[in-house]
Amino acid sequence: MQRATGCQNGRIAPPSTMATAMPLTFSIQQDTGAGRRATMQLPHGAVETPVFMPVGTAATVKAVPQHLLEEAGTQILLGNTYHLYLRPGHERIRRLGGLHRFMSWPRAILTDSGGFQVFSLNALRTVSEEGVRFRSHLDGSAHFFSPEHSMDVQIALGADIVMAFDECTEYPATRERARASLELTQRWAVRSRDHFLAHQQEVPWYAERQGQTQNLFGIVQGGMYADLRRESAERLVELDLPGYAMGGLSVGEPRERTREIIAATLPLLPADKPRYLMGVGYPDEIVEYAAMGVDMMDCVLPTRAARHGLLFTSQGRLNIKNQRYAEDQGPLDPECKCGVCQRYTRAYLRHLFAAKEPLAAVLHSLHNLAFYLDTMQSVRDAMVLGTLPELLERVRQRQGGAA
RNA sequence: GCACAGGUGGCCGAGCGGUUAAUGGCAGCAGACUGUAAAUCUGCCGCUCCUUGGAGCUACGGAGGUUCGAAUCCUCCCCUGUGCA
Repeated sequence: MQRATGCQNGRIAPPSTMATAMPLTFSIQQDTGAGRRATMQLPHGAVETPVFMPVGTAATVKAVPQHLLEEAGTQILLGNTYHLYLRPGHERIRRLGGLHRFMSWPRAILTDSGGFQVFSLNALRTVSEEGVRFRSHLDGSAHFFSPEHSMDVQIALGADIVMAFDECTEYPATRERARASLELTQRWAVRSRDHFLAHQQEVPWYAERQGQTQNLFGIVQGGMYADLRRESAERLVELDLPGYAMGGLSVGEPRERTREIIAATLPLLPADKPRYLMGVGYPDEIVEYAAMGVDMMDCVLPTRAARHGLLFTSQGRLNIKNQRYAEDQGPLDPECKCGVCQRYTRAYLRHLFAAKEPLAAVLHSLHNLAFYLDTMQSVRDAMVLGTLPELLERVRQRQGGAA
């Protein structure tokens, strides 16, 4: 992987002992004023942004093998700290050379910190200043996650980008609750950074990639309160991290609120660093947010929906289990170039789903992922051509109804 | 032929005098899914009619009977399984 010669604006202020640390570079190719195109250079390769990142929680994007992910154009994958810590264990992954080698994924990886589990494992955890006590969803055993521990696990996994340990604020949340949550997330971000900087040379590939390091991103919280979001962003930016994320969105709030919070937060994040919107969204959403200036997004939706029979197409959403497709010999999406659409009929895909054949999950996930990845590619292309507004309009219209 | 055991809504299978259009499961139909406790979850699922709610009709192998009231009890018949002839 060649290194881009772009600016070093993502550099972390290095502690005295870490003068050689070399984090990501983020080279902006084009800023349209409404969305921008850039190349993000990471230890495991370059990523063209805006980018959609498939979620591979347990060292696998459910139902899709790595070679097909590459073929579909995946540039960077997500992994999850909490899940990999529980199974197979981060120390085991470290002994096996890190997550990239373990799962045979040569391209970039980002690991989430476990912060989302603070939110979703609601019934199985207790939050304190020190960290979060979890009960394993696998066997009920007790575990403790602190910012420091999350960093240790993420360093052992060795992703290119690691996330600060945060508390994903629930919705709805009162102003007091959102403030307390933001404050905790901020204190945890400082602890995450300090621990990360002190241990970043322990990453499994440190020796073979001389001087390159992982990149710690901070996460903005603040619930649905624009001023709290502002405060969270401003204080987080003081930590001078190589990238920033917006968390706690798409947790049940109306779409308009999501849009407002993104619009209010984006301008406060450094323009020369990647901005990551966590856990989003539907096809029209990812286009819209990219057009607002978001560089990175991830979402389980394409893969989860695929496993449940919901397919995203250029004509809108399509529920493959519907009776109407039982003898439909057409392709899933006539405009899609993916291998699934090139080869199989809707009738066949419906049959696989109805018969509960595992291949249904494979083919459906592959298509939905290809659709998302292609959608992002078309966003990048539209920026070059200056046709992003038209693309956005088209996507908005088509994602409303059924195919 | 005799003796047991059975015949319940598309299928399997509860119920064994009223609160039963009849528990469950499957199949079927539709919906949901946004930093993955998710190959998960939700709704509908005899027929007809009116607006939610309801009204009417038809239903537990068949025909009779007992009872205020039967899928549930009795009689006969038909059918299935197992055992004995």
